[in-house]
Amino acid sequence: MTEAVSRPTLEAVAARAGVSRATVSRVVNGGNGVREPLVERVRRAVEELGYVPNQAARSLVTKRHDAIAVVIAEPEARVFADPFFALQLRGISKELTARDNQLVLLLTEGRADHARVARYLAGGHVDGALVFSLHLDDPLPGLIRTAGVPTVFGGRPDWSDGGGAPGPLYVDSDNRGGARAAVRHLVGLGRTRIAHITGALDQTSAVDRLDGYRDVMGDADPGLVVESDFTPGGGERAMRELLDRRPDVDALFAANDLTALGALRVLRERGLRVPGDVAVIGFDDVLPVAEECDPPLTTVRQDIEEMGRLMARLLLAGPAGPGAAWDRTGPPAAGVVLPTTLIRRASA
Amino acid sequence: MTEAVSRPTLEAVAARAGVSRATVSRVVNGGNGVREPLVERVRRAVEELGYVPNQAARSLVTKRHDAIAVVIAEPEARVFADPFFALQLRGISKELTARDNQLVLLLTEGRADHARVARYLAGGHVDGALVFSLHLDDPLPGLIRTAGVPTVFGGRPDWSDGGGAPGPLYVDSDNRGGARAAVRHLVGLGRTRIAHITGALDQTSAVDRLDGYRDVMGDADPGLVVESDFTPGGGERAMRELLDRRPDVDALFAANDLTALGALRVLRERGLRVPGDVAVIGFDDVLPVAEECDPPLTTVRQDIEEMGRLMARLLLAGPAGPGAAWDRTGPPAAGVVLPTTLIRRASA
DNA sequence: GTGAAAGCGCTAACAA
DNA sequence: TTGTTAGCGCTTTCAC
Repeated sequence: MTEAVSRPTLEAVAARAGVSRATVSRVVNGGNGVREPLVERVRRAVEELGYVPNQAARSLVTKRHDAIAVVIAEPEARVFADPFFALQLRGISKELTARDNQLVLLLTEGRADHARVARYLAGGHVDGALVFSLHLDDPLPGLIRTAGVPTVFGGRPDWSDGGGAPGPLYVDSDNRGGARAAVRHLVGLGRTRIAHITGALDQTSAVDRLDGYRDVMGDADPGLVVESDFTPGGGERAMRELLDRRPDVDALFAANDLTALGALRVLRERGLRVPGDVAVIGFDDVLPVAEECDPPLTTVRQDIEEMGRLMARLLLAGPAGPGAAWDRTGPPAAGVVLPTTLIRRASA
Repeated sequence: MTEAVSRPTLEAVAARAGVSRATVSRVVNGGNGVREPLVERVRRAVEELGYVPNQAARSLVTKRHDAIAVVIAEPEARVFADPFFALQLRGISKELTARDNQLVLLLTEGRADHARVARYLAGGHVDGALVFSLHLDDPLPGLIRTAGVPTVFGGRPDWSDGGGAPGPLYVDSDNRGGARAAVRHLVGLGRTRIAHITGALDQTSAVDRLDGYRDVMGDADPGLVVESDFTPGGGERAMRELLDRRPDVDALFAANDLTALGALRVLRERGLRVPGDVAVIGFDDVLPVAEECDPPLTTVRQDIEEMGRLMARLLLAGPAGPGAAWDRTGPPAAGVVLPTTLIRRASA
C-alpha cells in the first residue's frame, strides 16, 4: 500500500553505513575526499534504503535550486496553435535534464499575470529564467531586471541594441539573413513582383524579417508589403488585401509558415496556381505545417530545438556555478544568433 | 545593480514590525488569529522590505511544495507536432496558477527517462503528478504507483477496468461516444462504405474510437478498417492502402485530425472529391489543423483545455489538503469522462 | 579522511 | 491573541 511515511534521511543512511551524516553527504554529492571502501558502504546503504536527498533541505543551505523557470508570455491563443514553442521547450528540457535541473513552466495570459511572474522570479525560487515571446511594449523585461534573476531571452529583445549597458543574453535565429535568402531565391526564379506579408511588428523577429526583405527589395512598391500577425487567419486577410491591391503579384515571402498556409488557401480559392502563378516561401519549417500543406512549402528553416538547448546551456554556463558570473559582472552580454537554411519544396 | 544579497527573512520583518517571527508567519499565511492593527503593521513591514517567503524553508517543515509535476511521456516526435498537449498544458497551468501551485514539466524521450522520472516523483519533490500519453506496455504507471505520489492520468489508462482494486484517477473524453456520433453522421449522409483509419492501438483513445466505429458499423467489411498511428504520414499510407483495397469507399472516419489531413492529401492526389466522392470526419478539432485544411474538416471536438483544467482540479482536491485523502484510502477511484461534440464543416 | 556541531528560514506546538 | 522554542534534513566549517 506504499505508506506515505517519511522517507529515509541522511541520518538513517549514516546509521546503516556506520558513518557520520557528513560522510554520507559527501558521498551523495560526488564522494570527493572519501576513501573508497567507505564510499562503497555508503552507496550500498543509500541503495538499500532507497534514499533520495530532500531538495528543500538542501536548497535551504546551498541557496541553489537546480531549477529554472521558463516564462512564455503570449497573451494570444497563438502560442499553442504554433508548434514553435513546443519545440523550444523540448530542446530546453533535454539540456536541463542532462544537467539535473528541473523545468518550472510559467505561462502568462496577459498583463494580469506579469506581477505574479515577477514575484515568483524575485522570490528566488529558481536559479534562472528563460523568457520567450516579448513584445515591444512588454513590461516583463523590466520587472525581470529588477528581480535580478539570471535570464536568457528567446529571440532578440527590442532594447538589445541600446546604449552602453551590457545587453541582455539572448538566442535568436538569423531572421534577417534568412529573409534575404528567401527573397533572393524568389528573385533567382525570375520573379519581379515579390510581396511580403509581415508578422506581428511588435516582435523583433517580424521586424528583422521585414528588414531582410527590404535589403533585397529596397526599391520595390511599398504596396507589396502587408502587415499581419503570424496567424493563418491573418495570412488570409493579408493575401486578399494584397491581391486586391496588386493582382499581378508573382511571388510571396510570408513571415512564417502559418501565414503562408493562410495565403495558400486564398490563392487556391482565387484559382491561382502555386508556384505557377505565385511562388510562396514561408519561415520556420514547422512540421507538419510546412510539409503537409498543398503544395509542400518551401521555407526558411531555423533549428528551433537547438535554440532551446542553447538557451539552457547559456543560462547554466556561469563560470563559478550558476549565478556567480552574473552577480559580479552583470549578464555576460550579447546574443547568439543561429543560422537559417532555405528548404526547397514545391511552392517556390 | 540589484545585489544578489540575501533576501529579508521572517526575522527581519518581525524586527521591523516589532513582533515575533510567529506572528509574521501567521500574517503571511492568511493572518488568522492576529489582531487587525498588528496585521496591518506586519503587512507594511513585508511591503517595505520586499519580503518573499523562502519556499525551501517552508517546504522543509510543512512537507508540502505547492508544486505538481506534469509528465509527458511520448517517445515519438508526435508530441510536438500535435497542439493537443499544448492545449492541455494551458488548461493545467491556468488551474494551478489559480491555486498558487507551480508546474514542473517532465518530458520523457523513451524508456531511458522513465527511471529518472520515477526517481524524481519518488523523491517527494512535488505534491502530485499529472501523467499523459500512456501506452499499453508503459512501465511508468507501475513506477508511479510504487512512488506513491497522488496522480491523475490524462486519458484512460488501459488497466483501469481491472479487477476489484480502486481504479486510478483519470480524465478522458468520450472517445467511443464521439466516434459513434461521427460514424452515425456519415450514415445519415447516406454513406454505406464507411472506412476507419485507426490511431495507435496501443493507446486507449485509439481503441475506444475504433470500438465506437464498430458499435455502429459492426457488420461492415473488416477491410474498411486500417491501422495507423495518429500522424499525417500514417494517414497517407493508410489511405493509400484503403483505396487500393476498397476503391469504392465513400466515407472516412479518421482517428484524429492529423490523420485526416494525410488522408485528404491522398484523396486529392487521386482526384477524389471531398465530400463529393468521399466524406471525411476527423477527431480532436485541433486548430489550425481542422479549420485550415482543405476542405475545412468536419470533426469531433473535445474540450482539451478543460480536460487539463479538470485534471489539476482533481489532483488538488484532496479533502484534508493535498495528499491526505490519498494516503489513507488510496486514489478516490475512477475517472471523469468529458462529452464530445460533432463540429460540422465542409468535409462531411 | 572523518566526525561533531552550527545553522539555513520557516512552521507548529506549547506557554504565557 | 501573542511569544518562545524546538526542530524539518541538509551542508559546511572546524577540529580531530
